[in-house]
Amino acid sequence: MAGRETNPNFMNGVPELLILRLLQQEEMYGYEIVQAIRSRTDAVVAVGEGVVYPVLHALEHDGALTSRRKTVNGRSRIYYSVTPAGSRRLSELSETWANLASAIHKMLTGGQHGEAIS
Amino acid sequence: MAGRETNPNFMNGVPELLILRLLQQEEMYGYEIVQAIRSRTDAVVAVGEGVVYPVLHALEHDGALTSRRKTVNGRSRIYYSVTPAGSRRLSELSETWANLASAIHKMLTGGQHGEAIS
DNA sequence: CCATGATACCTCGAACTGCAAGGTATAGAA
DNA sequence: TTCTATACCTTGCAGTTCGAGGTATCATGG
Repeated sequence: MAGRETNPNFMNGVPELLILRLLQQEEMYGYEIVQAIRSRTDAVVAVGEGVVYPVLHALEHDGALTSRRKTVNGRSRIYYSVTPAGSRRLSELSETWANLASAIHKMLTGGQHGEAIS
Repeated sequence: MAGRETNPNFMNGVPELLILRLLQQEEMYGYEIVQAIRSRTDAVVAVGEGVVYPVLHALEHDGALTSRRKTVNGRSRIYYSVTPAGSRRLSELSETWANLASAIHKMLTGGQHGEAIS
């Protein structure tokens, strides 16, 4: 929340959005997230570990996520969950994305200028 | 130009896409494009001149656009039109965008994991 | 006649994101 | 024991976009 409002770039934050969305449905760990995004989008979106881990850390630092260690099969994993603040963040990002996608879609499919819907 | 297939940032190229789309519908000049994008998207997307002019020059350099000077009301304008190559480029970018938007939409609205559509 | 604002072009440096590539470490299979 | 998969992490690079600035013309108003 306090964090950063530095960036008016309209296209960014998609990895963050997808990660929050996944974690809201289900507690997950970094390595798993990388594969989940790849598989659920049929590799249309493929964010690597170099993207996911920094995002997880930043989100946790901002209080949008909490983590807990868990050892499974002798493997140490860090599971992340969405906090209420993270849930709000997800809502904001979702809406921003929806607006953007809608605006672009209109431009790509719409007619000349302000179409008269008669 | 022909070579691609690297794994470039999956989110970029939207200004290029919108510019090509506008120009395919209608010959336009830079300053006009800036305002057209802003007004047709209700300012959801607002690319500045610092984005538009370099993109126009790059596209022309790549053979995707042609330009012609025209003086209107004593004002010199540079009108751009889409070439066949530019038209192909637009098709590619459109499809890429459609795939991306669709994949993200599924992730945002879909249920847990890969549900079988029986 | 000059100041201001809109039009119309342009470029540069900064900022940001996302990516590939590398590094560590454990577990299980070959 | 070596290789692959799992699981974590950081760093430097590359490519985009943004903001701020610069030039010049035209119309309007004081």
